[in-house]
Amino acid sequence: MVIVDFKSKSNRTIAPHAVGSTVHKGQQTKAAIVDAALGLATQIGLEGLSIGALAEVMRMSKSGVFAHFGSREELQISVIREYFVRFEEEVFYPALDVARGLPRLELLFQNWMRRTSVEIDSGCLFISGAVEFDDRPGPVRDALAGSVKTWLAAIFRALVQAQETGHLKLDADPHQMAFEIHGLILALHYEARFLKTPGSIARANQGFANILERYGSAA
Amino acid sequence: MVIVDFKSKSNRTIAPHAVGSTVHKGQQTKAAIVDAALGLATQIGLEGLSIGALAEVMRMSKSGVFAHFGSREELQISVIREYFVRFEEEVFYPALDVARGLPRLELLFQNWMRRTSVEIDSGCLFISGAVEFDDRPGPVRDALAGSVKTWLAAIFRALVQAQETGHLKLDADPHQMAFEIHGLILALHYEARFLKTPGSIARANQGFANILERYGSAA
DNA sequence: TGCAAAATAGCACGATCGTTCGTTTTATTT
DNA sequence: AAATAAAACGAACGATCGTGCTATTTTGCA
Repeated sequence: MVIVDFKSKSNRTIAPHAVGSTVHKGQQTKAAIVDAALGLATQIGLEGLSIGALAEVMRMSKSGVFAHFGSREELQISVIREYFVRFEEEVFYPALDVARGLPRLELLFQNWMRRTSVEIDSGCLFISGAVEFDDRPGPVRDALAGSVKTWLAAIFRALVQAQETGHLKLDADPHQMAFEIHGLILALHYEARFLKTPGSIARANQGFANILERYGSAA
Repeated sequence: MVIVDFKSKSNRTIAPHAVGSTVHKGQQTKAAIVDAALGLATQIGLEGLSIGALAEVMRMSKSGVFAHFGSREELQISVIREYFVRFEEEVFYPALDVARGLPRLELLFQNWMRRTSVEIDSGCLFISGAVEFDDRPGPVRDALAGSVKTWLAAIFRALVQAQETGHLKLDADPHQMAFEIHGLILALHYEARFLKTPGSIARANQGFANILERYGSAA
Protein backbone atom coordinates (compact mmCIF):
# COMPACT_ATOMS: atom_id res chain seq x y z
CA MET A 1 0.00 0.00 0.00
CA VAL A 2 1.17 3.49 -0.81
CA ILE A 3 0.31 6.40 1.39
CA VAL A 4 0.06 8.73 -1.54
CA ASP A 5 0.88 8.33 -5.17
CA PHE A 6 3.39 10.63 -6.73
CA LYS A 7 3.01 10.88 -10.44
CA SER A 8 6.41 12.46 -10.83
CA LYS A 9 9.55 10.46 -11.28
CA SER A 10 11.17 9.85 -7.98
CA ASN A 11 14.02 12.00 -6.82
CA ARG A 12 15.92 9.20 -5.23
CA THR A 13 19.44 9.85 -4.07
CA ILE A 14 20.92 6.60 -5.13
CA ALA A 15 21.45 6.37 -8.85
CA PRO A 16 18.00 6.12 -10.31
CA HIS A 17 17.66 4.33 -13.61
CA ALA A 18 14.22 4.29 -15.05
CA VAL A 19 13.34 1.33 -17.18
CA GLY A 20 13.52 1.77 -20.92
CA SER A 21 14.97 5.25 -20.87
CA THR A 22 18.53 6.34 -20.44
CA VAL A 23 19.46 8.24 -17.37
CA HIS A 24 20.68 11.69 -18.16
CA LYS A 25 23.23 13.29 -15.96
CA GLY A 26 20.93 16.13 -15.07
CA GLN A 27 18.65 13.83 -13.14
CA GLN A 28 21.50 12.61 -11.02
CA THR A 29 22.76 16.07 -10.18
CA LYS A 30 19.24 17.20 -9.48
CA ALA A 31 18.84 14.34 -7.04
CA ALA A 32 22.14 15.27 -5.45
CA ILE A 33 21.04 18.88 -5.16
CA VAL A 34 17.75 17.90 -3.55
CA ASP A 35 19.67 15.70 -1.16
CA ALA A 36 21.94 18.57 -0.14
CA ALA A 37 18.99 20.94 0.01
CA LEU A 38 17.19 18.57 2.33
CA GLY A 39 20.18 18.55 4.61
CA LEU A 40 20.24 22.33 4.69
CA ALA A 41 16.49 22.70 5.08
CA THR A 42 16.25 20.38 8.06
CA GLN A 43 18.84 22.50 9.80
CA ILE A 44 17.89 26.05 8.93
CA GLY A 45 14.35 25.58 7.70
CA LEU A 46 12.70 25.80 4.32
CA GLU A 47 12.68 29.57 4.50
CA GLY A 48 16.33 29.77 5.39
CA LEU A 49 17.23 27.57 2.46
CA SER A 50 18.95 29.79 -0.09
CA ILE A 51 20.11 28.93 -3.57
CA GLY A 52 23.43 30.63 -3.00
CA ALA A 53 24.29 28.55 0.03
CA LEU A 54 23.08 25.45 -1.74
CA ALA A 55 25.28 26.18 -4.74
CA GLU A 56 28.25 26.59 -2.48
CA VAL A 57 27.64 23.23 -0.86
CA MET A 58 27.28 21.65 -4.28
CA ARG A 59 30.27 23.53 -5.63
CA MET A 60 28.17 24.73 -8.50
CA SER A 61 27.12 28.12 -9.72
CA LYS A 62 23.93 29.64 -8.45
CA SER A 63 22.40 29.64 -11.89
CA GLY A 64 23.42 26.04 -12.42
CA VAL A 65 21.48 25.00 -9.37
CA PHE A 66 18.63 27.32 -10.16
CA ALA A 67 18.14 25.91 -13.66
CA HIS A 68 17.07 22.56 -12.25
CA PHE A 69 14.03 24.01 -10.55
CA GLY A 70 13.11 27.25 -12.24
CA SER A 71 12.11 28.87 -8.98
CA ARG A 72 12.84 28.73 -5.31
CA GLU A 73 9.35 27.53 -4.58
CA GLU A 74 9.82 24.54 -6.84
CA LEU A 75 13.03 23.73 -5.02
CA GLN A 76 11.24 23.87 -1.69
CA ILE A 77 8.49 21.62 -2.97
CA SER A 78 11.05 19.13 -4.27
CA VAL A 79 12.63 19.07 -0.84
CA ILE A 80 9.29 18.45 0.82
CA ARG A 81 8.54 15.60 -1.55
CA GLU A 82 11.90 14.01 -0.89
CA TYR A 83 11.43 14.38 2.83
CA PHE A 84 8.07 12.70 2.62
CA VAL A 85 9.43 9.80 0.60
CA ARG A 86 12.15 9.16 3.14
CA PHE A 87 9.71 9.52 5.99
CA GLU A 88 7.50 6.95 4.32
CA GLU A 89 10.36 4.54 3.80
CA GLU A 90 11.70 4.87 7.28
CA VAL A 91 8.55 5.07 9.34
CA PHE A 92 5.61 3.77 7.40
CA TYR A 93 6.67 0.87 5.18
CA PRO A 94 8.61 -1.11 7.79
CA ALA A 95 5.48 -1.21 9.92
CA LEU A 96 3.62 -3.08 7.21
CA ASP A 97 5.70 -6.15 7.96
CA VAL A 98 4.02 -6.77 11.27
CA ALA A 99 0.42 -7.71 11.92
CA ARG A 100 -2.37 -5.18 11.82
CA GLY A 101 -3.69 -3.79 15.04
CA LEU A 102 -1.63 -3.16 18.12
CA PRO A 103 1.69 -4.52 16.83
CA ARG A 104 1.65 -2.28 13.78
CA LEU A 105 0.47 0.71 15.76
CA GLU A 106 3.27 0.29 18.24
CA LEU A 107 5.86 -0.09 15.53
CA LEU A 108 4.59 3.01 13.76
CA PHE A 109 4.95 5.00 16.94
CA GLN A 110 8.38 3.58 17.67
CA ASN A 111 9.61 4.39 14.18
CA TRP A 112 8.13 7.84 14.37
CA MET A 113 9.78 8.43 17.70
CA ARG A 114 13.09 7.08 16.56
CA ARG A 115 13.04 9.40 13.61
CA THR A 116 12.11 12.36 15.79
CA SER A 117 14.95 11.44 18.11
CA VAL A 118 17.42 11.30 15.27
CA GLU A 119 16.09 14.61 14.11
CA ILE A 120 17.07 16.17 17.38
CA ASP A 121 20.25 16.95 15.54
CA SER A 122 18.71 17.78 12.20
CA GLY A 123 15.19 19.06 12.69
CA CYS A 124 11.84 17.93 11.33
CA LEU A 125 10.51 19.59 8.20
CA PHE A 126 6.93 18.81 9.11
CA ILE A 127 7.31 20.76 12.33
CA SER A 128 9.52 23.63 11.23
CA GLY A 129 7.59 23.91 7.98
CA ALA A 130 4.31 24.14 9.85
CA VAL A 131 5.57 27.13 11.77
CA GLU A 132 7.04 28.82 8.73
CA PHE A 133 4.05 28.40 6.47
CA ASP A 134 1.05 28.40 8.76
CA ASP A 135 0.22 31.92 7.65
CA ARG A 136 1.57 31.79 4.13
CA PRO A 137 -0.79 30.28 1.56
CA GLY A 138 0.61 28.87 -1.63
CA PRO A 139 1.93 25.69 -3.22
CA VAL A 140 4.66 25.16 -0.63
CA ARG A 141 2.19 25.23 2.20
CA ASP A 142 -0.11 22.93 0.26
CA ALA A 143 2.63 20.40 -0.33
CA LEU A 144 3.56 20.51 3.33
CA ALA A 145 0.05 20.23 4.69
CA GLY A 146 -0.76 17.49 2.20
CA SER A 147 2.18 15.38 3.31
CA VAL A 148 1.42 15.82 6.98
CA LYS A 149 -2.25 15.06 6.56
CA THR A 150 -1.43 11.95 4.60
CA TRP A 151 0.80 10.72 7.37
CA LEU A 152 -1.65 11.55 10.14
CA ALA A 153 -4.32 9.73 8.17
CA ALA A 154 -2.07 6.67 8.10
CA ILE A 155 -1.79 6.81 11.88
CA PHE A 156 -5.54 7.16 12.13
CA ARG A 157 -6.06 4.14 9.91
CA ALA A 158 -3.75 2.06 12.06
CA LEU A 159 -5.79 3.07 15.09
CA VAL A 160 -9.05 2.09 13.43
CA GLN A 161 -7.57 -1.25 12.46
CA ALA A 162 -6.43 -1.80 16.02
CA GLN A 163 -9.95 -1.17 17.16
CA GLU A 164 -11.39 -3.50 14.54
CA THR A 165 -8.94 -6.17 15.58
CA GLY A 166 -10.23 -5.87 19.11
CA HIS A 167 -7.07 -4.38 20.51
CA LEU A 168 -8.81 -1.19 21.52
CA LYS A 169 -12.00 -0.64 23.45
CA LEU A 170 -15.08 -0.22 21.34
CA ASP A 171 -15.76 3.23 22.70
CA ALA A 172 -12.21 4.42 22.08
CA ASP A 173 -12.02 7.45 19.81
CA PRO A 174 -9.27 7.03 17.21
CA HIS A 175 -9.31 10.73 16.38
CA GLN A 176 -8.72 11.63 19.99
CA MET A 177 -5.95 9.05 20.27
CA ALA A 178 -4.26 10.36 17.13
CA PHE A 179 -4.38 13.86 18.56
CA GLU A 180 -2.77 12.81 21.81
CA ILE A 181 -0.10 10.74 20.08
CA HIS A 182 0.71 13.65 17.83
CA GLY A 183 1.10 15.78 20.92
CA LEU A 184 3.62 13.35 22.38
CA ILE A 185 5.76 13.56 19.29
CA LEU A 186 5.58 17.34 19.24
CA ALA A 187 6.49 17.58 22.90
CA LEU A 188 9.39 15.20 22.35
CA HIS A 189 10.69 17.29 19.51
CA TYR A 190 10.24 20.55 21.40
CA GLU A 191 11.77 19.51 24.69
CA ALA A 192 14.57 17.40 23.31
CA ARG A 193 15.64 19.62 20.44
CA PHE A 194 14.99 23.10 21.75
CA LEU A 195 15.13 22.81 25.53
CA LYS A 196 17.56 19.88 25.59
CA THR A 197 15.57 18.35 28.40
CA PRO A 198 17.05 14.94 29.19
CA GLY A 199 14.81 11.90 29.33
CA SER A 200 12.29 13.20 26.85
CA ILE A 201 12.26 9.96 24.89
CA ALA A 202 11.28 8.02 27.98
CA ARG A 203 8.49 10.53 28.65
CA ALA A 204 7.08 10.09 25.17
CA ASN A 205 7.22 6.34 25.59
CA GLN A 206 5.46 6.54 28.93
CA GLY A 207 2.83 8.81 27.42
CA PHE A 208 2.14 6.28 24.70
CA ALA A 209 1.84 3.52 27.25
CA ASN A 210 -0.63 5.64 29.20
CA ILE A 211 -2.77 6.15 26.14
CA LEU A 212 -2.84 2.44 25.43
CA GLU A 213 -3.65 1.68 29.03
CA ARG A 214 -6.68 3.92 28.87
CA TYR A 215 -7.99 2.90 25.47
CA GLY A 216 -6.68 -0.64 25.14
CA SER A 217 -9.01 -3.54 25.74
CA ALA A 218 -8.24 -6.07 28.46
CA ALA A 219 -4.99 -7.84 27.64
CA MET B 1 26.22 51.13 20.47
CA VAL B 2 25.10 49.48 23.64
CA ILE B 3 27.20 46.72 25.00
CA VAL B 4 25.74 46.28 28.42
CA ASP B 5 22.25 45.24 29.36
CA PHE B 6 19.51 47.78 29.34
CA LYS B 7 18.80 48.96 32.81
CA SER B 8 15.80 50.76 31.38
CA LYS B 9 12.39 50.56 32.95
CA SER B 10 9.93 48.06 31.59
CA ASN B 11 8.57 48.44 28.11
CA ARG B 12 4.93 48.63 28.97
CA THR B 13 2.55 49.64 26.27
CA ILE B 14 0.26 51.74 28.36
CA ALA B 15 1.71 55.07 29.35
CA PRO B 16 4.36 54.23 31.89
CA HIS B 17 5.06 56.83 34.51
CA ALA B 18 7.80 55.92 36.86
CA VAL B 19 7.64 57.46 40.27
CA GLY B 20 9.94 60.35 40.92
CA SER B 21 11.36 60.58 37.43
CA THR B 22 10.00 62.22 34.35
CA VAL B 23 8.99 60.05 31.47
CA HIS B 24 10.94 60.83 28.38
CA LYS B 25 9.31 60.54 25.01
CA GLY B 26 11.79 57.99 23.80
CA GLN B 27 10.52 55.41 26.24
CA GLN B 28 6.99 55.78 24.98
CA THR B 29 7.92 55.39 21.35
CA LYS B 30 10.14 52.48 22.21
CA ALA B 31 7.23 50.80 23.93
CA ALA B 32 5.07 51.49 20.89
CA ILE B 33 7.73 50.03 18.62
CA VAL B 34 8.01 46.90 20.72
CA ASP B 35 4.26 46.59 20.65
CA ALA B 36 4.17 46.78 16.86
CA ALA B 37 7.17 44.47 16.60
CA LEU B 38 5.41 41.91 18.76
CA GLY B 39 2.46 42.01 16.42
CA LEU B 40 4.70 41.44 13.44
CA ALA B 41 6.79 38.75 15.11
CA THR B 42 3.81 36.65 16.14
CA GLN B 43 2.71 36.61 12.53
CA ILE B 44 5.91 36.19 10.58
CA GLY B 45 8.27 34.98 13.28
CA LEU B 46 11.21 36.53 15.05
CA GLU B 47 13.44 35.81 12.08
CA GLY B 48 11.04 37.36 9.62
CA LEU B 49 10.83 40.51 11.71
CA SER B 50 12.68 43.21 9.79
CA ILE B 51 13.47 46.73 10.87
CA GLY B 52 12.37 48.09 7.53
CA ALA B 53 8.90 46.61 7.77
CA LEU B 54 8.67 47.67 11.38
CA ALA B 55 9.60 51.24 10.48
CA GLU B 56 6.93 51.28 7.83
CA VAL B 57 4.29 50.17 10.31
CA MET B 58 5.47 52.80 12.77
CA ARG B 59 5.73 55.40 10.04
CA MET B 60 9.23 56.14 11.14
CA SER B 61 12.57 55.96 9.45
CA LYS B 62 14.56 52.75 9.65
CA SER B 63 17.37 54.45 11.51
CA GLY B 64 14.90 56.02 13.91
CA VAL B 65 13.61 52.62 14.89
CA PHE B 66 17.04 51.09 14.92
CA ALA B 67 18.44 53.69 17.31
CA HIS B 68 16.17 52.46 20.08
CA PHE B 69 17.77 49.05 20.14
CA GLY B 70 21.23 49.27 18.69
CA SER B 71 20.93 45.93 17.00
CA ARG B 72 18.36 43.59 15.58
CA GLU B 73 19.13 41.03 18.24
CA GLU B 74 18.33 43.51 20.97
CA LEU B 75 15.03 44.23 19.27
CA GLN B 76 14.21 40.54 19.16
CA ILE B 77 15.06 40.13 22.81
CA SER B 78 12.88 43.09 23.71
CA VAL B 79 10.02 41.45 21.85
CA ILE B 80 10.54 38.19 23.70
CA ARG B 81 10.54 39.99 27.03
CA GLU B 82 7.35 41.78 26.20
CA TYR B 83 5.72 38.57 25.04
CA PHE B 84 6.66 36.86 28.27
CA VAL B 85 5.26 39.68 30.38
CA ARG B 86 1.94 39.53 28.59
CA PHE B 87 1.87 35.76 28.77
CA GLU B 88 2.44 36.01 32.50
CA GLU B 89 -0.30 38.57 32.94
CA GLU B 90 -2.79 36.69 30.88
CA VAL B 91 -2.11 33.10 31.84
CA PHE B 92 -0.21 32.93 35.08
CA TYR B 93 -1.29 35.71 37.42
CA PRO B 94 -5.04 35.23 37.08
CA ALA B 95 -4.61 31.65 38.26
CA LEU B 96 -3.19 32.83 41.55
CA ASP B 97 -6.64 34.02 42.54
CA VAL B 98 -7.99 30.52 42.94
CA ALA B 99 -6.98 27.91 45.46
CA ARG B 100 -3.82 25.89 45.10
CA GLY B 101 -4.06 22.39 43.76
CA LEU B 102 -6.53 21.20 41.19
CA PRO B 103 -8.48 24.47 40.80
CA ARG B 104 -5.37 26.45 40.03
CA LEU B 105 -3.97 23.77 37.76
CA GLU B 106 -7.17 23.67 35.77
CA LEU B 107 -7.31 27.42 35.45
CA LEU B 108 -3.71 27.53 34.30
CA PHE B 109 -4.46 25.03 31.59
CA GLN B 110 -7.64 26.81 30.56
CA ASN B 111 -5.85 30.14 30.31
CA TRP B 112 -3.01 28.57 28.40
CA MET B 113 -5.42 26.94 26.01
CA ARG B 114 -7.45 30.07 25.56
CA ARG B 115 -4.34 31.99 24.70
CA THR B 116 -3.22 29.30 22.26
CA SER B 117 -6.65 29.40 20.66
CA VAL B 118 -6.53 33.13 20.25
CA GLU B 119 -3.08 32.74 18.81
CA ILE B 120 -4.47 30.60 16.04
CA ASP B 121 -4.68 33.87 14.20
CA SER B 122 -1.48 35.36 15.47
CA GLY B 123 0.98 32.61 16.30
CA CYS B 124 2.87 31.73 19.48
CA LEU B 125 6.35 33.13 19.90
CA PHE B 126 7.37 30.30 22.20
CA ILE B 127 6.56 27.77 19.50
CA SER B 128 7.73 29.55 16.39
CA GLY B 129 10.79 30.81 18.23
CA ALA B 130 11.69 27.31 19.33
CA VAL B 131 11.77 26.18 15.72
CA GLU B 132 13.71 29.18 14.52
CA PHE B 133 16.36 29.13 17.21
CA ASP B 134 16.73 25.51 18.18
CA ASP B 135 19.98 25.32 16.26
CA ARG B 136 21.14 28.88 16.69
CA PRO B 137 22.96 29.60 19.93
CA GLY B 138 23.10 33.14 21.20
CA PRO B 139 21.33 35.66 23.41
CA VAL B 140 18.03 35.43 21.52
CA ARG B 141 17.84 31.72 22.00
CA ASP B 142 18.77 32.12 25.63
CA ALA B 143 16.03 34.66 26.23
CA LEU B 144 13.53 32.41 24.53
CA ALA B 145 14.52 29.22 26.31
CA GLY B 146 14.68 31.04 29.62
CA SER B 147 11.13 32.32 29.27
CA VAL B 148 9.76 28.94 28.25
CA LYS B 149 11.54 27.12 31.04
CA THR B 150 10.23 29.61 33.55
CA TRP B 151 6.70 29.00 32.39
CA LEU B 152 7.03 25.22 32.29
CA ALA B 153 8.47 25.35 35.78
CA ALA B 154 5.37 27.22 36.91
CA ILE B 155 3.20 24.46 35.49
CA PHE B 156 5.34 21.90 37.24
CA ARG B 157 5.00 23.71 40.55
CA ALA B 158 1.24 23.78 40.19
CA LEU B 159 1.30 20.04 39.64
CA VAL B 160 3.42 19.43 42.71
CA GLN B 161 1.09 21.57 44.76
CA ALA B 162 -1.88 19.63 43.47
CA GLN B 163 -0.19 16.48 44.60
CA GLU B 164 0.63 17.94 48.01
CA THR B 165 -2.96 19.03 48.38
CA GLY B 166 -4.02 15.46 47.79
CA HIS B 167 -5.65 16.15 44.46
CA LEU B 168 -3.28 13.83 42.66
CA LYS B 169 -2.27 10.28 43.40
CA LEU B 170 0.89 9.95 45.45
CA ASP B 171 2.64 7.97 42.73
CA ALA B 172 1.77 10.49 40.02
CA ASP B 173 4.81 11.93 38.28
CA PRO B 174 4.48 15.70 37.87
CA HIS B 175 7.27 15.77 35.29
CA GLN B 176 5.46 13.22 33.16
CA MET B 177 2.20 15.09 33.53
CA ALA B 178 3.83 18.37 32.54
CA PHE B 179 5.26 16.69 29.44
CA GLU B 180 1.90 15.36 28.39
CA ILE B 181 0.12 18.63 29.01
CA HIS B 182 2.74 20.45 27.00
CA GLY B 183 2.11 18.01 24.20
CA LEU B 184 -1.59 18.79 24.22
CA ILE B 185 -0.92 22.49 23.81
CA LEU B 186 1.55 21.86 21.01
CA ALA B 187 -0.85 19.56 19.20
CA LEU B 188 -3.61 22.12 19.58
CA HIS B 189 -1.44 24.82 18.10
CA TYR B 190 -0.23 22.61 15.26
CA GLU B 191 -3.55 21.18 14.21
CA ALA B 192 -5.63 24.28 14.69
CA ARG B 193 -3.23 26.83 13.24
CA PHE B 194 -1.47 24.91 10.52
CA LEU B 195 -3.83 22.12 9.52
CA LYS B 196 -7.02 24.00 10.41
CA THR B 197 -8.45 20.82 11.84
CA PRO B 198 -11.81 21.62 13.40
CA GLY B 199 -12.54 20.56 16.95
CA SER B 200 -8.95 20.74 18.14
CA ILE B 201 -9.86 22.70 21.24
CA ALA B 202 -12.24 19.99 22.35
CA ARG B 203 -9.53 17.38 21.76
CA ALA B 204 -7.09 19.25 23.94
CA ASN B 205 -9.72 19.56 26.64
CA GLN B 206 -10.49 15.88 26.46
CA GLY B 207 -6.80 15.09 26.63
CA PHE B 208 -6.46 17.12 29.79
CA ALA B 209 -9.44 15.36 31.32
CA ASN B 210 -7.85 12.02 30.46
CA ILE B 211 -4.64 12.98 32.20
CA LEU B 212 -6.51 14.02 35.32
CA GLU B 213 -8.55 10.85 35.26
CA ARG B 214 -5.41 8.77 35.26
CA TYR B 215 -3.42 10.70 37.82
CA GLY B 216 -6.13 12.29 39.92
CA SER B 217 -6.99 10.82 43.27
CA ALA B 218 -10.51 9.57 43.94
CA ALA B 219 -12.94 12.47 43.79
C1' DT C 1 34.19 11.62 -34.75
C1' DG C 2 30.95 15.22 -35.23
C1' DC C 3 26.80 17.57 -33.91
C1' DA C 4 22.70 18.76 -31.51
C1' DA C 5 21.04 19.10 -27.05
C1' DA C 6 21.45 19.35 -22.36
C1' DA C 7 23.84 21.14 -18.45
C1' DT C 8 26.44 24.53 -16.27
C1' DA C 9 28.76 28.95 -15.78
C1' DG C 10 29.09 33.99 -15.70
C1' DC C 11 27.28 38.29 -15.18
C1' DA C 12 24.01 41.72 -14.08
C1' DC C 13 19.52 43.44 -12.36
C1' DG C 14 16.53 45.28 -8.71
C1' DA C 15 15.19 44.52 -4.03
C1' DT C 16 15.88 44.11 0.73
C1' DC C 17 18.63 43.39 4.61
C1' DG C 18 21.20 45.38 9.07
C1' DT C 19 24.06 48.97 10.09
C1' DT C 20 26.77 53.49 10.14
C1' DC C 21 27.15 58.42 10.02
C1' DG C 22 26.21 63.26 9.87
C1' DT C 23 22.48 66.33 10.11
C1' DT C 24 18.14 68.18 11.52
C1' DT C 25 14.24 68.34 14.27
C1' DT C 26 12.01 68.00 18.65
C1' DA C 27 12.07 67.80 23.98
C1' DT C 28 13.69 69.01 28.15
C1' DT C 29 16.28 71.82 31.35
C1' DT C 30 18.51 75.99 32.76
C1' DA D 1 14.23 82.53 25.64
C1' DA D 2 18.61 80.32 25.31
C1' DA D 3 21.25 76.26 25.91
C1' DT D 4 21.59 71.49 25.95
C1' DA D 5 20.28 66.80 25.34
C1' DA D 6 17.49 63.41 23.16
C1' DA D 7 15.19 61.67 19.23
C1' DA D 8 14.31 61.05 14.51
C1' DC D 9 15.73 61.49 9.83
C1' DG D 10 17.99 60.63 5.21
C1' DA D 11 21.37 58.85 2.56
C1' DA D 12 24.71 55.52 1.81
C1' DC D 13 27.45 51.14 2.65
C1' DG D 14 28.26 46.22 1.63
C1' DA D 15 26.07 41.94 1.57
C1' DT D 16 22.77 38.66 0.08
C1' DC D 17 18.65 37.39 -1.99
C1' DG D 18 15.97 35.28 -6.30
C1' DT D 19 15.90 35.58 -11.05
C1' DG D 20 16.79 36.59 -16.05
C1' DC D 21 19.85 36.58 -19.76
C1' DT D 22 23.72 34.92 -22.80
C1' DA D 23 27.89 32.23 -23.31
C1' DT D 24 30.43 28.15 -22.67
C1' DT D 25 31.17 23.55 -21.51
C1' DT D 26 29.79 18.88 -21.21
C1' DT D 27 27.09 15.04 -22.51
C1' DG D 28 24.80 11.51 -25.32
C1' DC D 29 23.74 9.70 -29.66
C1' DA D 30 24.14 9.08 -34.89
